[in-house]
Amino acid sequence: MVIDAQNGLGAGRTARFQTLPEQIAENVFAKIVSGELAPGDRIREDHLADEFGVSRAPVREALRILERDSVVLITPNKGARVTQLSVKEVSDIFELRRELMGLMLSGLDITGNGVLERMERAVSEMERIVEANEDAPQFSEISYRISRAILVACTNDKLTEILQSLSRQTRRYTELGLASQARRQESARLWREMLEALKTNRRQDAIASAARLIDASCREAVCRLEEEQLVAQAATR
Amino acid sequence: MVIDAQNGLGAGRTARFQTLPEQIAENVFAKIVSGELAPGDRIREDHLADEFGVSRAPVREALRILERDSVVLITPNKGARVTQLSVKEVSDIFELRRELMGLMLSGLDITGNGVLERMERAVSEMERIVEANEDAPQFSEISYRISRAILVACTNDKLTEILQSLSRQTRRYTELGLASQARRQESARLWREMLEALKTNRRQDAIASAARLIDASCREAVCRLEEEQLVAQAATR
DNA sequence: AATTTTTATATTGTCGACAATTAAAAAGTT
DNA sequence: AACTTTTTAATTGTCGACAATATAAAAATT
Repeated sequence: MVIDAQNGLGAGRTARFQTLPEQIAENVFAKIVSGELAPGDRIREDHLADEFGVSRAPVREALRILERDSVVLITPNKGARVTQLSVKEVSDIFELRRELMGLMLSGLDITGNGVLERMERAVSEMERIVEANEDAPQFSEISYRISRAILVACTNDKLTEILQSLSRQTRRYTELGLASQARRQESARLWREMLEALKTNRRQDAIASAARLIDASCREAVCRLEEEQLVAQAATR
Repeated sequence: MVIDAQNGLGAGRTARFQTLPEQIAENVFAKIVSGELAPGDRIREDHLADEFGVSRAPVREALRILERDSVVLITPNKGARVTQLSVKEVSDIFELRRELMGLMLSGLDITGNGVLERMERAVSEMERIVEANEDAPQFSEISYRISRAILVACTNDKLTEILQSLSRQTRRYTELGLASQARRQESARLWREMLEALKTNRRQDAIASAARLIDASCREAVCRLEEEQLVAQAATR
């Protein structure tokens, strides 16, 4: 049995060389991001085991991997649930990302490692997508690619790790978050602004652009969360 | 079988209500902090299983818990090792702590929750210990108690979580780190400085004191790490 | 009828055994 | 003798079965 996906949990290993628990974790993560598994949903070990045609042992390890990123919450003797974040928690995560992003940018190493070139290509691609008004999934993908391109130049590995983890914790709400054309245009504009600032070594400007980018993303995520809560409320009533 | 320790991995649960894997994780963590298990040491599942009189299943879960805090590194099919940090990595972790501590202090809620009072008691106790020139273990303990006292007032739970995790990742090198009387005096002085700044609502001063506190701790940790590396080098030769 | 107690069911936790993989040792080859 | 290949041993990974615990349903009590 071989599952395929690369969301960063297996850290750069291709499906063929990922362990079974990593593959399962990726797969469950994908279900959470896509909404197939909603926040608060219970995750039963034997169900996953049946689904993937394995025993519960690797499934348990997969759940531990997801717990590490706060994607699921495991309660002893009660099992795992998809993590349910409050508006406060989402805001807190984005606040941290904003601050840490600033820290990362101020220490960023962009000399002779091709980072600016790779970013230029990615941002251009994003501008092309926005221009052509293509569908949202593509946009999310390119958005993450730019993020990854910067993180390569981060000089503090622990910081990289934390930023990636925080990003995953709210991916549920950012994945198709750039819904409106206006939002996508703004996003592309801010990425471009940030890139140009980096090129001309205006770090503070780059940091400001990044902060605006993250704040916009935060507002969008909070909106989606509140929508979701309304729907959940209506269903319970 | 009941093991006893409370290092924050089991998040406030007393030994009686900790799960078996949590108890094992605490115990192994204690061994790492004490130096009984050194960085790079391999950890064999069956050895731990024998030692605690359990099967490998709960041991594996314990290792996953420790991996979440980067205390051990699990490599697929090869097993777990005590995480070995480079000087760069230790510096990176402390740099993050310094920045995040600043962020925490700027948002700290110290109104009518008894935090300042609890800190005052803890800092006074520290000053007493320094005065009496008591032994180091007591000092480490009180030091962590002050940290915990502040964290209660942190308004961003995710930030609290990250700060605690980062602290544990270098505990190996900070535990008996306040060795010299001079260092302990300086530490007590800086904590006092920070507390007084908080009392009179001079946030920037509090942040500056915290930064100096962390930087001093970092220098000490790096020293200990370098000592350790020299010893390891000598042993290999 | 409402509340508690008991029983039954569902689900996670732990175990011992075996399979898969890696590391070490032995045998073979140039 | 140095290098490859094969065999052996050690260790982790997965499995199915059972134990412990929590949830749900039924029975008993007030």
